[in-house]
Amino acid sequence: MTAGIIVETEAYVAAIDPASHAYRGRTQRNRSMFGPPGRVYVYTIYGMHVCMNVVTEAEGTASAVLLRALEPVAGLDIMRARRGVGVKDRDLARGPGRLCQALGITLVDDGHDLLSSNLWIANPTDAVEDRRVLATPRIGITRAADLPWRFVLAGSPFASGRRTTSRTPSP
DNA sequence: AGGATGATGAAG
DNA sequence: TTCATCATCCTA
Repeated sequence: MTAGIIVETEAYVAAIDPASHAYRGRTQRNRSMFGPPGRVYVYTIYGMHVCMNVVTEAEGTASAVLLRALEPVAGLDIMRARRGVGVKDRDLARGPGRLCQALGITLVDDGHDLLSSNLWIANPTDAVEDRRVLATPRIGITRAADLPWRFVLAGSPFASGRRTTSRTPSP
């Protein structure tokens, strides 16, 4: 069993978001995003990695949250077996592709229900104060690159991208 | 039927 | 910074 604390996510809202895979409508790949909420949307990226999303809106409305990084909590030995011996704790699930590899997520998991499968998201044991969550632009996209829809636990060494410690004051 | 493009990662 | 690597989607 593997587990971790989600420390970095990105939101994709098809209706108003050109960066969403579902912006141009339903396709074979993105069909999970149009399904009921609480399921996962898993897809292949760059021909070699997979990324995992949580579907968030009602059936028919495509919207999802990409899980980008975890702070590993349990099963680190299993994660390392999947990711490679010698991989540092910090690198086990830092990045969406690595996260899936560490958890053993594959395309087979696409569409799985988080409420009735062996893959789920637990209630937080400790609430995170809003002030500790930073909103930044999303990573690796070209369209709608300015929207601050990446959410990261401030200062977490387990988050990908540039290390952020504080809110950037708006100009 | 074919070409361009990625919600990345690893190595140098 | 470069490149590996290919499913998916768009255009024709």
